[in-house]
Amino acid sequence: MSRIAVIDFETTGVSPGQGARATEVAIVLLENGRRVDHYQSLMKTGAWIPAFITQLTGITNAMVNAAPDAAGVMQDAARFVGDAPMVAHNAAFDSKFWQAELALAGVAAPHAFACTVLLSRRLYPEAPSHKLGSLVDYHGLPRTGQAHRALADAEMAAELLARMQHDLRQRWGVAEPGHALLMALQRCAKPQVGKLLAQHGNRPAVPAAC
DNA sequence: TGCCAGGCCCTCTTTAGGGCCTT
Repeated sequence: MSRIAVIDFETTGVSPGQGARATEVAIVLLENGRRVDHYQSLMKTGAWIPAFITQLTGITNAMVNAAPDAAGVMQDAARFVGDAPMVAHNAAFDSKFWQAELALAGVAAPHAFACTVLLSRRLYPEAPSHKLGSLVDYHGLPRTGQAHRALADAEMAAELLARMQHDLRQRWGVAEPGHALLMALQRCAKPQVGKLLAQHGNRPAVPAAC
């Protein structure tokens, strides 16, 4: 059984090291590429949400002030994820907030993150943009909910991940495009992507990335 | 005083600079 947790945070800024806090978290759980469950919650941290963030996300100070405390939300989120490996769009961003918010909640965060931005750059170098919304449009994937809200963005990232796994099977013959392969692929130097996929698949054809 | 992310990746590069991507 291949389980992957796709996560997205909305936050008050770009860096927890500069005092930014999460305002909302959403996680979509995939099993063998199929969505089986999800978790979503706003969270109260006491941090002020700048006006431009409210304009971007629609999340207001009143909304988070009425939400559950962040520590409890993060403890629930960690229980929901369990030991599943994780994926995010620009994982460098979400993994920092995952670690920072879990640390404040007193929960360990040992999860490995794969990144759909890095994977997309390797699998679809011809894409005009690697922004989440642009990739969703590029692949003709469904848009659900309000963009820049955590659940809608996590659902789009999950759709994108499922599309990547489908393409790895169909185009390159990779039987098990699981999290371990995704981690290897995102770390692979671009000129070596074709060789890596040929090693894991049954089709020697050079992928678009090479 | 004023400013404040940071890792990845491309190129007019590698003794560097700047765009992308996330909020």
